Amino acid sequence: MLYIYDTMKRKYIAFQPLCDNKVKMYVCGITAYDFCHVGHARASVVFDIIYRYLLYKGYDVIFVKNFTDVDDKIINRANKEGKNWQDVSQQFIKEYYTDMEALYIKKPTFEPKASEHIKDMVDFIKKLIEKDYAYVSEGDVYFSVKKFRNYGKLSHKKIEELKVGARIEPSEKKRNPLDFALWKKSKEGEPEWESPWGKGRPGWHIECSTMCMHYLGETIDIHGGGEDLIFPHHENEIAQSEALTGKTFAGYWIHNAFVKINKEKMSKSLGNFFTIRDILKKYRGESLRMFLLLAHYRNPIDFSLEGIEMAEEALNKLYMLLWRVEENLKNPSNGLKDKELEEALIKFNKSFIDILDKDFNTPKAFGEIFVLIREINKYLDKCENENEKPDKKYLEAFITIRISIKDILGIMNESAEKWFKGKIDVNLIEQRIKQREEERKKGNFKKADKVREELLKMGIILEDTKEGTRWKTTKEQI
RNA sequence: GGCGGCGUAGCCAAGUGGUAAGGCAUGGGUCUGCAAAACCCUGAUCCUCGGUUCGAAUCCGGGCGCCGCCUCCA
Repeated sequence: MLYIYDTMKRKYIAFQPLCDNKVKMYVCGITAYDFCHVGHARASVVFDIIYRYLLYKGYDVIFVKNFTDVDDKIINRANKEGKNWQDVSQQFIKEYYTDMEALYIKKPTFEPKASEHIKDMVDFIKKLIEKDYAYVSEGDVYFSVKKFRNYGKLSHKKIEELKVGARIEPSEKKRNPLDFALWKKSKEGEPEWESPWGKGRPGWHIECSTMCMHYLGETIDIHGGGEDLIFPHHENEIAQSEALTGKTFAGYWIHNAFVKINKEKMSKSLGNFFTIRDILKKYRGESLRMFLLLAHYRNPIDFSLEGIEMAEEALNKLYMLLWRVEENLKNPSNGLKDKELEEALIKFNKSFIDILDKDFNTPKAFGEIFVLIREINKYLDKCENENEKPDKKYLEAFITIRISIKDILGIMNESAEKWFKGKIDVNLIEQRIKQREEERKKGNFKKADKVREELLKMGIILEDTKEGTRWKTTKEQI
């Protein structure tokens, strides 16, 4: 049974979709005005895991993740660079896909853009005005917060206390400082669309409600995003949506914690961010993904390069075993039986799912994976020491587990060979290894060592095993 | 001011009432021609003070430190 921590109820709730095994999930995506940073990577990876896990559990998931492509920041950047806003948003949506691919993010079912749903938003706003939840003011349209009785139920804020905060910009156009714009009258040089209230463009919050309902209906199962969206974005989404339909907007609210850097939130405005692209220059996408999954999604992560390196080392350990297993499976046989390993495999299969069922506890799941890996390595050591063949049923059991890890966690996506060797000239290296082998047979260890050193300088590490010499690259090479 | 979170070995990080998973790093060992890999061993009483309890890292209360949201933000 899957338990999810719900932001609104502030506790773990057994997950039960509205309609038998169909799950409708909406996650707020990015505003396409710049390269994504590690914080965006986290949100993407977190909801990717949730999506993958729900699929693994057999749910029929419709997953919608939007692009905000009409927005002040996009317009500003476009103006600055003398482009039009579509150029900017299109470019960064493209960059986004490059990053997501590197992180092994599974494509959502739908990825709508706000600009493609303006008409739906206008209709949405019209109805809110008809229902007297919204009002027109000098070409703008605002949502009247005090008309929505449950305002604040997600973030547990009280309207009266919000006013004390005094950071809300007062506007003469608003009746109440908390009211938020559904529609903004356009200014010079801004994108604009026709509406009953004059030319303008939608406010930010309305796009998500509109697209969410368009693709998923009035009530969905899961709505998610980064912690910083709880207030006001998601609070406003609830207000608009429930004002319109009178129905519950979402059953479960899931929010991921931030990536921090030197204990501070990583963010564009603070300027303390690493883009995904920065990381990808030196590390592999899978290492960044691993780094993010080694902490629980509701706990903040302190970002550091050392952290990525640690994650990459951990990943190497997984791939080393995969390599070993793949090599052994080239000559499958009915070999040595081992009761302890058998038990470890059974135990793993049960606990892996139990752990993920408790609010997607990926770090704990990895703990369990490493325990299993040790057991298999121990078994393979034993086979080697006793000159026995490993039994293929254990090896195949691991391959099956590996597929689950790959499908659910998006880790161990490559073959071990590819992971360790990358794009290197294989022939040249294997020639040198042969030469070294001959020297070793003659007992010319000095010459043999010279080859090893030489290759090491090229970024190649040699490893002698019972089956012969194998090689991999140093991390600098990849 | 309101709401919320965090503080666990050198570093990262699970655990949320029954006596501390896992990863990385260090040191020692087994294996190896030497290595690498792998395996074994090595290490914390959980910020602090007090309370509840047979029993708390885990619950309650008081401190200290750090962070987030209340403004655009994943």
